[in-house]
Amino acid sequence: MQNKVTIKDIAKALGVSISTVSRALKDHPDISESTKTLIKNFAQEINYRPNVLALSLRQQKSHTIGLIIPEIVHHFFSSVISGMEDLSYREGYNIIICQSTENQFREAAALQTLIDHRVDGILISLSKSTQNFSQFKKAIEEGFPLVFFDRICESVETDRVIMDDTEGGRLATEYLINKGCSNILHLAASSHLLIGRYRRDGYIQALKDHHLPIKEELILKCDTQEEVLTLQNHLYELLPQIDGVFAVNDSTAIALIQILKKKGYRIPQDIRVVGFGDGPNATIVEPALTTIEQKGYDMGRESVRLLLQRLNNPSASISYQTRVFPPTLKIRESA
Amino acid sequence: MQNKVTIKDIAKALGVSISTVSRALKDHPDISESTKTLIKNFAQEINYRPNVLALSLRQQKSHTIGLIIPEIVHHFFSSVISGMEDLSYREGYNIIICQSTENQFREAAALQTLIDHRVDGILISLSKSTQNFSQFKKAIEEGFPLVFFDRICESVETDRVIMDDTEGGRLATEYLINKGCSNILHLAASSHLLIGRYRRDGYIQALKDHHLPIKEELILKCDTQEEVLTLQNHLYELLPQIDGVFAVNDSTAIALIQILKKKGYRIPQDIRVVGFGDGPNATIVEPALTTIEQKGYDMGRESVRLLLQRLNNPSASISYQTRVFPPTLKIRESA
DNA sequence: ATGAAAGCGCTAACAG
DNA sequence: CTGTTAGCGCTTTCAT
Repeated sequence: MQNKVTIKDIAKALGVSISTVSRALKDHPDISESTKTLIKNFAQEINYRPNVLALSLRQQKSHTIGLIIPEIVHHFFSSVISGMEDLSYREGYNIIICQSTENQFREAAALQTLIDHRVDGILISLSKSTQNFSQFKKAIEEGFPLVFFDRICESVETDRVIMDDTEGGRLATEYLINKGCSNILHLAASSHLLIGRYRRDGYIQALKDHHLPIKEELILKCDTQEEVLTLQNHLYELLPQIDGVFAVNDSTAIALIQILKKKGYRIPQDIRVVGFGDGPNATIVEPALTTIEQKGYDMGRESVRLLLQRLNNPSASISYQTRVFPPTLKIRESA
Repeated sequence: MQNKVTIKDIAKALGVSISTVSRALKDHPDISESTKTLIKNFAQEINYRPNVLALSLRQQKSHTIGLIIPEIVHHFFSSVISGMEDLSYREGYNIIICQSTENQFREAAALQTLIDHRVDGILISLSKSTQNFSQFKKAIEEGFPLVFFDRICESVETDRVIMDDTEGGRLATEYLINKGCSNILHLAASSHLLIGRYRRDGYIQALKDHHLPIKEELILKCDTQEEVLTLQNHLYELLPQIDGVFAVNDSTAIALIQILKKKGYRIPQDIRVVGFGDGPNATIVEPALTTIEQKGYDMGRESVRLLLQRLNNPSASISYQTRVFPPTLKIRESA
């Protein structure tokens, strides 16, 4: 941190009081035009910039938003950040980003760090491993507004921004059924991850709606590219009885497509595959992936919007809101 | 920001002075063990947390690093952030991220914001449009340590973390030549972007080394997926005389591969394609992309390391360093 | 071993 | 219209 010029320096140089400088710089009506211009010009000249730290301390408001995110290196999450950044930047807020790297302890440490920094509010998407939510409740009680997005937590009452994951799962699965599939494998996320549970619920609901049997052995916990490779042999055993796959995310779907092709399966003729996310990879894989679109950028913006709404009306106790983004199916060639 | 408990509250509650509390909490030797434990226990009980803002103001050190990055939604850049975040987190620094979105004005505003926040140092990768660098020089003069990474600026003397882009371009092109290509198209970035110029220089050098003619019409400014589509017709005209392509980045290479395939060209038999970056898409496209590996995570870590080295030795005037990461060619199927 | 007081840079209530 | 003063939460010098 640097020894930059302060209002004290300006006051001394111009032979006025510190408060006059402070007021002049913020166009306080009490100050005469002449002194105002004098001070402003001088400030500009010597390149004066207020110390945000001092301001924050004084005003008990840091104009900073904390963000806790599982992994930046995921198209969805980086789109979310992009949306958050764009809006908060415009509204004069900065974002401090912490990655949990899907680790609950690091997530808890990040929360503490953000609180220590007296951020004005916190945006969070839970790590896969988080099972204890007391620290979030405590943060809210202490007066830190929280907004959960995507990977939310039902037991914490607060603002939320989510997709309709159940409907997404249902849509994807129903599409497969309408295409004639009746033995549909679901590559699922861990069921304590809410988005994982909901997408699976949607899958089950679609099967039920169409009077198809629900087979537990066709629901496989497998939600990363790496896991597809690990479970490769098990997958190969299952494949002969399968005519469709709904994968909980694009990268899993794509990894599966790759091993399917290696085994000589034709997609979509032999097996249809639907993903979830619609990242940039979806149009690169062959056949191009049919998948559920997930609007990361918009969800990011909306999360900030909800938070700012609360920050800008600290008194008004707005009731907690949940914004639900409807899923849309992007039909391409894989299903 | 919240009305959290302060050392003043602790002092009042325990009937000691503020300074005693302050000292006890940081294990000052002057304080007796008994008062120390008393104070520490109480602080823990009421969940005391120091106000980082006050600390920063007092110590003239914010323990915060500023980052200016063109676009978060790029695999390379998000890997870089990941590496930065991991290391700085461990060292007790937080990162404030600002996107320039490839816009020089927004970049300048971001720099100002970070300076206003009295970050301890700044990490930056230039936007494509930046042509004026005076603000960076000014920041350094004002005492803000800067580290440029990837998209650096030669006219600003400071620490740098880069790849050997010239060598990368040379390697890629030479590989094509060794595979028998003699009419190699280069999809290039704007030449005022240093990485663009260097990669092109490498391309030219390889041609020279192998006594091949350099044809200006085979160097095409085209560095995004969108631009490939825009230039589609022009590309189609060029293709008949082409047997190899070196693209300045993966996404351009992949977009090209897609339109090549649409036109019936076989890759690599008819045209060989090499990219630059080795992002996750490189193994998804078919044929899998031969490309230059770019170690984003490591470059991010190294940038923070250089910066911390300077922050931790404020007196020692270490001479500016440039870390150069050697490129490696990932050979796959496209060339 | 502990406390009083000044000050980091700024704002705002109170005086004049 | 301008100045004086207190204080945001904390550290640290100087007393005691």
